[in-house]
Order: sequence, then C-alpha cells, then structure tokens
Amino acid sequence: MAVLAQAAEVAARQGLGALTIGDLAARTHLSKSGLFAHFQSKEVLQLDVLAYARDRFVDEVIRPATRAPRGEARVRALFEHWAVVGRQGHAECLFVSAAAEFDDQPGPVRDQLVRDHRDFIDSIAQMFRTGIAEGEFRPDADPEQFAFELHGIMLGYFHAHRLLQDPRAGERTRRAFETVLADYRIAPPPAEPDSAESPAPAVAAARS
Amino acid sequence: MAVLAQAAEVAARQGLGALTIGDLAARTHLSKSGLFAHFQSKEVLQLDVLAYARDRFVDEVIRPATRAPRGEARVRALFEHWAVVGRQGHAECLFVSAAAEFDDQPGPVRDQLVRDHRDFIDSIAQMFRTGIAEGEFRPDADPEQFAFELHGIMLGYFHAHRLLQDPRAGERTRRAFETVLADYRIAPPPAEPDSAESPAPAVAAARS
DNA sequence: GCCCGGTACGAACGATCGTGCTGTAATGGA
DNA sequence: TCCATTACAGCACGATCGTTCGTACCGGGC
Repeated sequence: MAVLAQAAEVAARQGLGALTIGDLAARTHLSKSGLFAHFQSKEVLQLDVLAYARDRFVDEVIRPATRAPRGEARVRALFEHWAVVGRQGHAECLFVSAAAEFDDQPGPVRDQLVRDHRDFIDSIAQMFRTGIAEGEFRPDADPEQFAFELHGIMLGYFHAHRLLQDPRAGERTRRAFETVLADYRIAPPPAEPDSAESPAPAVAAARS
Repeated sequence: MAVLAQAAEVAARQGLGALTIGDLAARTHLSKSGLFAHFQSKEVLQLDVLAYARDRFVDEVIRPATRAPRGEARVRALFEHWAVVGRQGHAECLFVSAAAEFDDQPGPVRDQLVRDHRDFIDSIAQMFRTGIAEGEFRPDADPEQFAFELHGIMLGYFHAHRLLQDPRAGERTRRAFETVLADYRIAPPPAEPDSAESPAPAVAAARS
C-alpha cells in the first residue's frame, strides 16, 4: 500500500508518535476519514507501519545477507546492507526512533517493537553461529555477545550519521566493525614475539 | 527549578516532543498559563529541559569521572557513572530519545542537541588522550574512534536495558567495554608463541 | 503613600488531534 | 441487471494543543 510507504517515511523522520492522521491524509491526497477507514485506530496504523518497515528491512537487509555464503561473508553482507539502508534514512531509523520513543510506554506497539528487535538480534546471532560452524569464528565465542556489539556499532553509526552528520561516521563504523570481527575471528595473524612497542602491522592497519 | 525536574522526567519517558504544557502544568499543580509564563514558548521549554538534563549529566557522570586519576581509571569511572545514570532512566535516556526524535527536524533544539553531543564526545576523547599521555593506551590509537566505539556500546546498552529489558544487558555491556579497552591498551600480555589453535588465556578470560 | 516587576490565575482563541456517522460513486460476482 | 461490498468524501464531535489576554496578589524601592 502506497499509504504505508508515505507513513513509514514520515514516521522515520518525525517518529511514530508524531505521525498524525490528518497530516498523512494530506500527503496521500485523501480525506482524513477516508484514510482513517483503512485503519480502525491510530494504534493499528502504527502497528501496520511497523510491520511495513519490518518487511522492508527484511527484504533489503536480512534476505540479501542470507544469500551470501555462510560464515563471515554473510555477516559482512549483513553489515553492508544494513549500513546502506541506514544511510538512506529508510526503515532503520524508524526502528531506532521508535525504540527510543516507546521504550517506556507499554502497549501493543512496544510489544511488537520488542518482538521485532529480538528476532533481528537472533538473526544476527544465528548468522554468527554459522560462522562458528564454518570454522571462521572462535568456537568459544558468544553469538549473542557479537550481536549485541554489532548492534551497538550500528546504533552509534546512525547517531553519528543522522544527528551529528559526521562525514567520518561511515569510516569509523567500518573500523569498529573490523576490530570486532578481528576479535572474534579464529586464527588471528600471529604477532611478532614481544612487539609491545611496535604493534603487529596487521593490527595497526586494521585500526588506522 | 522543580518544574524542570518534572519536565525532564516526563521528557525522558515520552520524548521531548510529547512533553506537553498542559500535562506538565497538571503535574506541577500549576495553571497552564502560569507555567507558560515562565517560558516564552514551547521551544524555549524544550531548550531549558535540555540544558537541565545536560547539567545533571555533567554533575553525575562527567565531573565524577574527572575526579578519578588520569588515564584508564578515569575512562573506567566515566563508564561506571554513565551506566548507573542510564540504568536509573535519568537524563541519559532523554538525550538518546531526543537524538532519535530530532535527528531530522532542523531548529534550535536540534542544534543544541548536536552541540551537547559533540562536547560530550570530545570529553570522552580527551579522557582517552590523557590515557595515551599516561602511557596506558597505545599512542597510535585514535581517541575519537574510541569515543565512537564507547558511545555505540552505551547506546546498545540503553537499548537492550530499556526496550528489551534484557537482564544480561549490563553484563554484555561490560564485556564489550573490556574488549574495546583491551584492544586499545598498551602492552597486552604477550601471547604464547604460535598459539593459534589455543588462544592466550588472558584473551579468552576477557571474553568469557 | 504609590508604583512596579514578578508570579500566578481563569478564560478564551484558533488549530488540530483521533474518532465516529452518513452518503455516494465505483466495482464485481450472481 | 441487481445487489453487496468496497473506497472514499463530507461533516461534526469532544478533547487537547500552544498561545494570548486581562487580572489579580505580593514584594520591595522611590
């Protein structure tokens, strides 16, 4: 539905709570009551927008990633698609702002938000798990810990990119991602013995 | 002003945009016009709330941290105080939700938000810099990169703690923090030579 | 004494909020 | 061709939004 696309765009910009029926009706060239007839209430509208954004996110981030080869390549694909979606200010910002908005007001919207997010975190952890099974990640690593850290990096990215408009946000994000990945990867390039003052070139390159 | 404390609490819960003058007047047992007289407009109210929250944050997080010894101890103190404030749902959530809310709507509130946040990031970077000067952190490290990564971790913490109510959020956050710190610390405990299959115990301990 | 700036009030404003009810033009299967 | 369904518009409702106005009370300086 084209209405939901418009609604999602507005909600991503102003927040789910600031999404107003009258404003949305004007944007879609519909009457307020005509638009309202499609949803029984504003809450249903918010839930529909959330579902729409989730479908978009699955289509543009998760599914493309699962088409990449299992293991680190898949995790990298997830990262890349995720960053692209966030950069364009699409669905992702909706989830970030909605999460901050509804983190303290109970109700169906919050519940759905929690479910969606838990599912996504589980997807990340699962992709990481296949990386362990493929022998690319350390077998003693905690997949949910990796999901937590990756998610934090992306939150920082959206923050720096959208609010601060830091032109180096992308570069910083990628560097943090590579560092985390390097920490979890199996068989890191062995450092030269006792090179505390002059760190291993591979590590230094990953950090500069 | 007690009114601002109430306003900050509401804004932290519902967001700065959902902070309404009538609602705030009822909470403070004032008439709407009587309360409105103190601020010339809602925008000024939002800015005042922001300034109030910033002062609280400086008092409860930044200043206590600067009283800790220079170097890693100070960075750790910052982390601890930051986590405590975020856990109690005080000022920090206001900044997180406000950032997500105003990241796409220009105006004085957004500008102030950006200034405050840049200042805070700079504070983190500066604390890290003293750690370099003290010889505790790698001299080739990028302080702003560290600030970015720490900030991302905390964003992930607030998200997991407040929205998902993950009981393991604190533990995950601390682990991520220790990992990042270990990456930036100088003179990591030297790994046994050629221990690719069995990683160094110190690293494994930091991750489990 | 008087005046004055601050602080608070009640009432009201136009606008917009979410939400109903009613009417109607279009549509598609029987 | 008829009829049920759908998709919309029009209008109106009570509530609440931010804001303004006029008006008190109350303190201290002239």
